[in-house]
Amino acid sequence: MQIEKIKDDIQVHLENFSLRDTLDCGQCFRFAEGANGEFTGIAANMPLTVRQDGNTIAFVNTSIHTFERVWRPYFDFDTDYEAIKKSFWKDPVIRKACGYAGGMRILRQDPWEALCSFIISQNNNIPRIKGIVERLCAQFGEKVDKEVYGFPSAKILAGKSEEDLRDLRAGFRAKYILDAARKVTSKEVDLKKVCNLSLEEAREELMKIKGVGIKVAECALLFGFHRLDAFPVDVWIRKALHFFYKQGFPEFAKPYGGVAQQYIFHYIRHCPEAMA
DNA sequence: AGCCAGGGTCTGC
DNA sequence: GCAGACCATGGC
Repeated sequence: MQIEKIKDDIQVHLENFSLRDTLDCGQCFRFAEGANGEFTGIAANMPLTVRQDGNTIAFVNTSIHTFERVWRPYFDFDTDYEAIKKSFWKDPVIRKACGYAGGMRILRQDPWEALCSFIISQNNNIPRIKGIVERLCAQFGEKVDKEVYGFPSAKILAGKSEEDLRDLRAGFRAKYILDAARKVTSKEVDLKKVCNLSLEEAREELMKIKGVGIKVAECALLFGFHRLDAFPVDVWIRKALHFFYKQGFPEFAKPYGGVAQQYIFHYIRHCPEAMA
């Protein structure tokens, strides 16, 4: 990876990276693609406009300091995805998915934001998840720029009532958001400790929260704690497992199963005919 | 119009 | 442990 400062932007030169596949694959909900192909969004209370042209990714109006502190880790630029993909090579299905979505990276999102976002995701579709998250931020998040709001802290939300969340139109998920906010704030569920637990223990810990089952827990662990062995199984992945892996998902792919899962998810959602 | 969505809980076996 | 009803809302 090569980094240079050009006027007010940071330009990164990097092969085998896809900005669109990374930001628009159902792992995060706060970036949107503009008319000219650039993406605008916010993470870690920092607004960002970013675009890709070939192997060049431009972080608009961004300092070196902010890039190094926020975006370099967020986009996981220091993880060797080529090595991860190589570990999948024996499997024809994942290899195919790599060919389609191999430019994707697993973002290092804030643990609380990921947990809360995937609580909202349950039995829901991605456009509506984005809408609810956006209203949540606009109503309770810190204003960081014009019309741009950070993700509200667990502490802020812990003091709210279901009535307060009514305008979100989150439905039955509102009480789950509050339960999560309260247990995280009280450290009944300590997100700092989750980092040190085994995958199984971490899952159990997160599942103390009402509205967090296996799938939501695995999503939080993969996207919020960067546990690349976490393996969320939603309806799409369930179909894929049934169609492609009747004798089970290959052992050798499990250490980075979450990455494989995300490639497959993206692939079959855009090419459902692959499972015809 | 009706099915479905990056599911989970609760109840009854 | 496992199946089935139920949950709010709205995208398509």
